[in-house]
Amino acid sequence: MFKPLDPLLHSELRLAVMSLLIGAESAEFPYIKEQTGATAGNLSVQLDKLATAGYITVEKTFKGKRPCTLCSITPVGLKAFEEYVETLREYLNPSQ
Amino acid sequence: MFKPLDPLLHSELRLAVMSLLIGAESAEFPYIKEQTGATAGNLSVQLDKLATAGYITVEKTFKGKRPCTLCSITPVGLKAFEEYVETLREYLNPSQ
DNA sequence: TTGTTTGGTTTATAAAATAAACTACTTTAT
DNA sequence: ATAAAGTAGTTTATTTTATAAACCAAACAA
Repeated sequence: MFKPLDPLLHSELRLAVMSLLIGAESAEFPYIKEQTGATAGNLSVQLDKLATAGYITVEKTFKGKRPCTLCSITPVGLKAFEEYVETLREYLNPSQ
Repeated sequence: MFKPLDPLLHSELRLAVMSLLIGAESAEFPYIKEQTGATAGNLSVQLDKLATAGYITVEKTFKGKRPCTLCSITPVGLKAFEEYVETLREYLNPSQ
């Protein structure tokens, strides 16, 4: 009856990150940190998990002399997100 | 930007339980167990958490000679569920 | 040149989910 | 009558996950 929810996405912070990245071409670490209100440590860990799963790419570049971590969603990540939303709907609309 | 998700509801099993209970007047432990595919131990723990929060009531009765644990959603639980769904929508529809 | 800020990572701790083991009682088979 | 098997759970232990604290390196500001 209840299909399992992708555990990688069923996490408040990771879901927020994915949500942000869907709306944007890419986003920098400090921006994601600010928008989600996460601590840097937590964000770093969760970005790693998303990247390891292939849901996002994490590109380490420089912005002038400063390091800059740029994140983008991948097609795989987008698909996973859409499937997660679809699955979740079964939980949220008990009528169907 | 992202409102926090009620941690009590942002759990696959507890959400499934709430989803079931919304669609029904009440439900017995074994039925919930079967529908969710949870182990009895896990279900017992999660029902306790929902009951402690006042989201459900757990009534211990008998069905003939056998014990029977009957669960129902409370108005508080229903409200919490609706708020959870509303909050979650912000994560799921990145456009808004 | 010595704080201070930025941009993170690593590691330790707390919380949550899950499973395994156990209790209590009932029904069925012998 | 009694042993075996099933039902209905609870308790406890283990694993996983989330989170925060501590740390590091480079750059900038005084």
